[in-house]
Amino acid sequence: MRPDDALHDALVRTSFRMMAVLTRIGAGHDLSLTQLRLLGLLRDRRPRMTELAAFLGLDKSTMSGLVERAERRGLVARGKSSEDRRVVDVFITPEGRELAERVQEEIRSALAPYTDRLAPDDRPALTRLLDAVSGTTTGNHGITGSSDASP
Amino acid sequence: MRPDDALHDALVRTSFRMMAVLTRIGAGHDLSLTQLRLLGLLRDRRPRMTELAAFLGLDKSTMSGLVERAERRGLVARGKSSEDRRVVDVFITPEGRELAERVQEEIRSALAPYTDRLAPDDRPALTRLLDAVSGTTTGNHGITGSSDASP
DNA sequence: TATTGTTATACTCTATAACTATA
DNA sequence: TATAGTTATAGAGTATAACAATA
Repeated sequence: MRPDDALHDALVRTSFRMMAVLTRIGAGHDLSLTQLRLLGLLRDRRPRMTELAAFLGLDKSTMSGLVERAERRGLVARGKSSEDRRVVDVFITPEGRELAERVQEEIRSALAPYTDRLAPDDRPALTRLLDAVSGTTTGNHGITGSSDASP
Repeated sequence: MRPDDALHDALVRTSFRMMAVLTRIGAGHDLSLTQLRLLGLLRDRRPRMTELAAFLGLDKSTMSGLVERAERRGLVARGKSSEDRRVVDVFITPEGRELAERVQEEIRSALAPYTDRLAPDDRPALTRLLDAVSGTTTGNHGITGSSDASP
């Protein structure tokens, strides 16, 4: 056992707990974790397919299917670039944005019972420590919008 | 914006980061996140199918497939209960245990770069806060073994 | 030639419904 | 009747390989 093993285990355990919450809430709107992140990502960006795939750590062919299914539901749409005619960019629709905001609210509410276990003084402390671990420097793009960039 | 929104966002962002690490390491051994958790769970238990499904928050039919594929790889095995002949219990094989331990080590190593960003004094503090949030009371069963039980 | 994106294919993960065997 | 587990089916998510269009 190395000295930080307990910390690593706590991080993994907490993360699985968080994913269970997100999975449950997403399922309530027929959204997988990946679709949840896709919507979060698009709230403040209009990336091309290749950029999206890189953000999410997925193959471009996987992105085609993901965007296809989201587009079929009217949550996102595809646009053709003006300059490079090979490029397709993706943006969120008003319906998609509405859903993304509703889901973000639900997630925050669902997490409250967990964070309520902390003493009020501990909450900003935990925020600071988590930001140190997972990095605010990469940029925070909403509750489901963080990228996978490595440290 | 409620006061704890920043904390909730940090929890979600960090969790996605952790899942990306686990997904990458699992993929290196042809293990999905779910198979990773299954192996972790079985390190110190020999549950029946229904218990496993409850632990993982999955349908029993999903468990059948999951265990089937893990069994085909020689990582787990099924046993028939002595008392109730309907019951099937699942246990990890020596090969499965070896793999689970190797993966756990890899995960801890992969997380070190993240936790190394913290001042040494902050590390036990973060452990304590995460334990408060996600609960040690439910029991910790290894790095991929925590259950989905709600607060 | 290289890049962007889609399509074809195959496999895992997942749930629902129907089924078998046991209680 | 009720419970434990499997199977059949269907759909989403994923990657690899082959492809078309554009650069």
